[in-house]
Amino acid sequence: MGSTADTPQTGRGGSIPAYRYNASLAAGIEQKWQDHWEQDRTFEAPNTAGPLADPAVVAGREKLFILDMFPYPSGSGLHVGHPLGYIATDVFGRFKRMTGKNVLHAIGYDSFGLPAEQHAIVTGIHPRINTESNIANMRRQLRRLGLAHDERRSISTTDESYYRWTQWIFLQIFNSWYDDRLKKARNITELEKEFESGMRQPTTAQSAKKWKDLSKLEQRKILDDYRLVYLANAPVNWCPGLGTILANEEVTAEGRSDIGNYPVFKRNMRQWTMRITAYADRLLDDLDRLDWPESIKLMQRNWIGRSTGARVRFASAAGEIEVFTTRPDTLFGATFMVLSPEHQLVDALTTKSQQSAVEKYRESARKLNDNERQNDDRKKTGVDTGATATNPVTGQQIPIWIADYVLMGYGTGAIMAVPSGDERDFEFARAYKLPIVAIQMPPGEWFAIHDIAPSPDCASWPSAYVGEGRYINSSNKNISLDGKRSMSQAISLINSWLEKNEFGESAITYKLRNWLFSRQRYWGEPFPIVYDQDDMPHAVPDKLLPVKLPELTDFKPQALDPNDEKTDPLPPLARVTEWLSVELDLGDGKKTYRREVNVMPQWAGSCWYELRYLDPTNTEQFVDAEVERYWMGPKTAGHTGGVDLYVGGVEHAVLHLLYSRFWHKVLFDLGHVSSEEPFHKLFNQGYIQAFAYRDSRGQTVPANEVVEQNGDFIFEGESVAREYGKMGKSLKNIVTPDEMYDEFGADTFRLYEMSTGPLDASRPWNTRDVVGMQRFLQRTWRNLVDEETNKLHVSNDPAPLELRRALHRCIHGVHQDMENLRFNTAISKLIELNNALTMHVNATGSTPREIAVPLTQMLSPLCPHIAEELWQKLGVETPITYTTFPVADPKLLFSETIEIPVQINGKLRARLAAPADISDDELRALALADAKVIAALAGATPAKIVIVPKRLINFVL
RNA sequence: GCCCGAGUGGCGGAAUGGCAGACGCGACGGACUCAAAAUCCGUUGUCUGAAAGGGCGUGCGGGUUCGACUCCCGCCUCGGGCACCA
Repeated sequence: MGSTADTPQTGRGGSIPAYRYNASLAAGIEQKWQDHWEQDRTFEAPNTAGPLADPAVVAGREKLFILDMFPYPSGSGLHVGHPLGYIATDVFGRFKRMTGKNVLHAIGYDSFGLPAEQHAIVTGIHPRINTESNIANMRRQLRRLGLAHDERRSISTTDESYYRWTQWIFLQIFNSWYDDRLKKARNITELEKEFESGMRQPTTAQSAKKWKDLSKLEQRKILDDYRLVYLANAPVNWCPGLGTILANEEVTAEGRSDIGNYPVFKRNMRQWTMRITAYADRLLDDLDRLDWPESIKLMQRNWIGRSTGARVRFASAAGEIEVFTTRPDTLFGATFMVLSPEHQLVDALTTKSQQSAVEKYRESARKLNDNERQNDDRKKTGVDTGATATNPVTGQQIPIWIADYVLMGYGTGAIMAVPSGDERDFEFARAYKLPIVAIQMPPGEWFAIHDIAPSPDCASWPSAYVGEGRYINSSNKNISLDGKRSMSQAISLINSWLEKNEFGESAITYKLRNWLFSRQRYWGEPFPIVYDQDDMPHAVPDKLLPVKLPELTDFKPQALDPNDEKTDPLPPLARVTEWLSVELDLGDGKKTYRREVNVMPQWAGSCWYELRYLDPTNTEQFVDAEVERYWMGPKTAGHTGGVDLYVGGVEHAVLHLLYSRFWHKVLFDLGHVSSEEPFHKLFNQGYIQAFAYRDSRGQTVPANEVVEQNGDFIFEGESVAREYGKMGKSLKNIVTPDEMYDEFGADTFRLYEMSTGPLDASRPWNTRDVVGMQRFLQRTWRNLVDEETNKLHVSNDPAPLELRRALHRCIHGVHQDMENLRFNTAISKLIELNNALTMHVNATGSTPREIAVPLTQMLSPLCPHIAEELWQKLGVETPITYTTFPVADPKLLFSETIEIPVQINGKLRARLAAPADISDDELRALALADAKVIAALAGATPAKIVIVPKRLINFVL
């Protein structure tokens, strides 16, 4: 613990001045002001209504809601990479407070879910105990950073008072269906009324019967199939290593779990599924209305993957086979069909003679995981089913094959193969000698590139032709595309033909799958769902929420071999027999029900936490409507509303950021929020990366013990190799904020993090470099405070004009930089001003007050503790947090004399000192009279003289 | 393979059509010190030159322009995302 702010420190050997700004003095100052802020409740942001309301303060101040992606409370606490975004939002929020905004900034903890649970399993400590102590540690670390957060609004997703509302929102989703006519979610009771009145017919299998003739149970089943969250028996990502299923978004491209890197298998299970696909169009289209980085929008667009095309039905002996194609215009070239090996019609289609071959192929396809199956390098394989289907436009019988390049999870799991117009189909047709018929004549250049003579005979083609081209071989007696050249025209012609003849219709498909929402784990929100004797799910009544997570001594998931894809999972909650069954009256008398034993995935709590920050103590509603409208409501007509600035890493591009948009849109449709989107502006901060070192055996060695010698890196006398990567335990290169607080102080640490580059760029951590920012603060301190006596040496003398100009240029630049989150350049401008001030202090012995006051104010968003201390010494009444950020005087932004570069043929040859208001003629005359210019021109007459008024002159010879 | 993003001193970076390298680190020289650390002052892209000065220089090759790190075309390298999506 350092000395307190007001007691002198004893320097080593007495040589260090007692009040030099160093880590020890900083520690005292920082603690003093952190305590002060807490007692003074400096950063509490008032609401417009409810218990946190303070209308007098709200009035006249524009709101600003800034948000960080909240952390997982992991056991190892924070390393220096974590706070990058938190510091940035804090600087921005503090700056905005000084421009008169009512700033809401808080931080909570995403404490349910796999990371916390995996950690608990490793340590053997109950996740609640673990989570709580981890949160306490992180709170301590974050408090030392001096973040201007409203502590009242800090929530944890594991709080019962929080997950009670997570469960409530789940039930809102459970009680809703998506009306594709109105394009919005509505209450399920309204669907029931529409069925009863005959306004709408169920589209499920039972729909042959009239609604009123169905049994209650049958009606229930139909309704359940419409819900936005429903139980589905469908292929899921089963990860035995984690003992749970995972969402598509949680599975890596290699077919392994995002967490733990265990193998993931596809298998059928009955699981809760969220109908996020109902929102695919809105999730896609509304991206255009968001102020997000284009790269993230693109990742979401790709993930949603909307393709427009047509569904086409082919008749076969086993019934109609439906395919999806983006190129219905190529239907005349469909010379065979390919079904996924898992397609439901394969058994019915396969002829006797092909049975064993088909069975063998399906078996081998089943053994490959998705990754192996989708490996590009693999040769296409497949087997003939022996059956045929009728091409609806040509009337021809075309063979039906199965092949693993057709995926069950996309489209209909079956394709029409057009080998002349699709690379994959071409390859397959060549491999199995299936017919290839050209339906478009490729342009001449195409043949030229492939060095073959133009010919509609595909036998000579080296590959399929994909693109626009004149249609050939594309007519029957009702329709002809022949001679057409436009793909879009051909598509619309064939689509209307398909619709008229009931062979198909235009259609849209998405890559986005519905969201697998249950996990066979312990550390998550229990579902507010019970089952009756018919195994039908029922909502737990609102007054019984939360459904508390039962305390378990054995919270571990069932231990399974990571490669055991067969064993059924047994969720830990299924072992709690006394909790499992419950007696309830759900409106038809007391009955015994069985509880849902799965828990929600880790993303549930983070889908709506920003809303709870707004109204964290509300026991009646998840958020008060008026409060939500104040902080999140649309600013103008057409504005989506949402958080004003959301800062976080890019890793959540298609997980958290997609799920929370989905939940938010459901809440919007149901009238619970006024904003259409949760996060209006998104900013992705970069990562702090670090060097790591390996010895000759390839072992990582502690990075902090490696020394650099003549460009070599030495650990314990041995040369080691340097690499560069994420900060982490395995690379032994973690640096913690605590080390930085001890060595330099929080203000220095904050400045260093902000100074090393633009916020969106990743950059390496270099502890060696941190001292630069400490020196800057030390010099600033020394410019205002006597290091020996701790007394201010600030004078009321006016500052010389040039220093005053430097101040105003600095104010102007810092203002703009802060506004645009360019803290690195803001800091360098402040250093420049301080360097100019240092020269003045060295010459005169004191700092003019007119410089000291605004300099301190400008520093305060970046390094608030030292700024508070200086502010107190300066004796200004208004708290620095709520003073007005300095405003530059435009008259002082320009000097009377300016320096103008002179170029000859674009090369710099001289610099001229000129009056700031010099005219072009005067500038030309001045330049031509300059000795260097005369020498450089060497008597030549310029062919042209380019003058940028008051900026530059260029002689062209 | 497709789609994004990025390449500037020894290092982090600044400049987004107009003086390339702001600011910081490091390095070098000096002051203080018995000495060191800390601190302070100065130098620091590179080649050439005693100096003044000059040549070269923003991944590579072209182009537009009086003028290009910046705009356009083609490539290379690195990072990220998607990947048999019909």
